[in-house]
Amino acid sequence: MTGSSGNASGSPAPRKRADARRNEKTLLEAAAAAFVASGVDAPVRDIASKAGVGVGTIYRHFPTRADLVVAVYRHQVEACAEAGPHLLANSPSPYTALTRWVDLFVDFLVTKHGLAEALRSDDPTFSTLHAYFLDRLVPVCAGLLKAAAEAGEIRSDIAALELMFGVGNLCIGADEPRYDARRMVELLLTGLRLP
Amino acid sequence: MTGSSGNASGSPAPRKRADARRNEKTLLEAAAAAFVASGVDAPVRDIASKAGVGVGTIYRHFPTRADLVVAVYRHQVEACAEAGPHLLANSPSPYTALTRWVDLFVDFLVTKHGLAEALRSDDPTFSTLHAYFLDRLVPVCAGLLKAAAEAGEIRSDIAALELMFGVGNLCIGADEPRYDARRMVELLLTGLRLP
DNA sequence: TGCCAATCGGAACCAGGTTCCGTATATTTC
DNA sequence: GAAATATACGGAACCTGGTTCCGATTGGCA
Repeated sequence: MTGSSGNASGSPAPRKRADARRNEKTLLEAAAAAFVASGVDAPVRDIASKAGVGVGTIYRHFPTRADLVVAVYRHQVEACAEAGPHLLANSPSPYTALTRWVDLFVDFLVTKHGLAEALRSDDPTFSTLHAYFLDRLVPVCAGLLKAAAEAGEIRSDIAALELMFGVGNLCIGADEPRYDARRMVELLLTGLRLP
Repeated sequence: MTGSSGNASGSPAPRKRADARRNEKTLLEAAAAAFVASGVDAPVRDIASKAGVGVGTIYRHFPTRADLVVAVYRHQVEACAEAGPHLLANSPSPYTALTRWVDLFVDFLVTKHGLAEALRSDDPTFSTLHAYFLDRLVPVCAGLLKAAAEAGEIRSDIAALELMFGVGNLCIGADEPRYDARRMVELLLTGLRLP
């Protein structure tokens, strides 16, 4: 919910020029469409031409591809993060809350062609994407994990970061018809349970 | 064990020129070294220069990168495939055999930088790599899975192909210090058990 | 209206994969 | 042993896609 360009501390907050704001919005829409059509690594030139701008304009607004991806999916990631505490409060058990939350995360990933792959790639282009997801979601996952562990429902030697990596990995290639990422994640979570 | 160039059915089997055979060997060695140093997607030109040949020579011997990768790792994949029946015969239970075999597979993958990623990439360059691994290993895995299921040790609704995909995925990014692929795979296999 | 800084567009550049063909060499033939 | 032929070689050239840079344009303001 940070305002369109707000910046709390008394920084100059120089409102961007009208055409710049317009282009940024157009670009975001074009990128979202391109991501759906060709995955998160749709060619830069394609996105630019779809938005009717030059490639320079993309780089000015979103220096790295990660910035663009984050901008496109920020709302959904925030929603996922906020769902954590809510699920914990409204589920019959912490373990149930954990599985439901992971389901949300998996749903998000499997519907974004190439996102799971990008999250794991060590390509520096994606490092801030990686960082954003981790910063935002690992603490949420950690909370759920801790609650379930304290309730004695799951083993307590698995870190949130590691679980998120594992789940993210299992979501790779989810478009392959003979592979059901959700089922594999279910197996992983079952393996977490204490007898 | 197929002879160096043998070809059972009475095909012409035209022995290659001496320099060609020599280059193929040199190339294989250079590629193996490059894969260790920079992962399975080491630049073609690097491999060529390391081997002291032109890029055309690589493409002549190994039309796609997958061919090169398969050639470099064939022995190890075969060994893994052959270990399946052996483990089944020499382990206390089919489930134990399965976990040991998967350990072997994981060991293989995590020590080859970028191999797990390549196996999942939908890049057509790697399609025959994908096919080779699957053709060779899925049947082995299926045998182990079937034995364990018939012994009532694990659920019987998971296909070998799916399990292999899942395990392969979990091996991605195994060089990240905060991520232990082996542990995640262990969780997955635990989740397979029947109570 | 005119000025200046913000913004834009896209040509140019770089990296890495892939193709192609003139040249070089192993093998066969006489 | 030399010529003829089939093979194989090397690497320049080309293609794709990311990234940079700068002259041209334009919004905001006096």
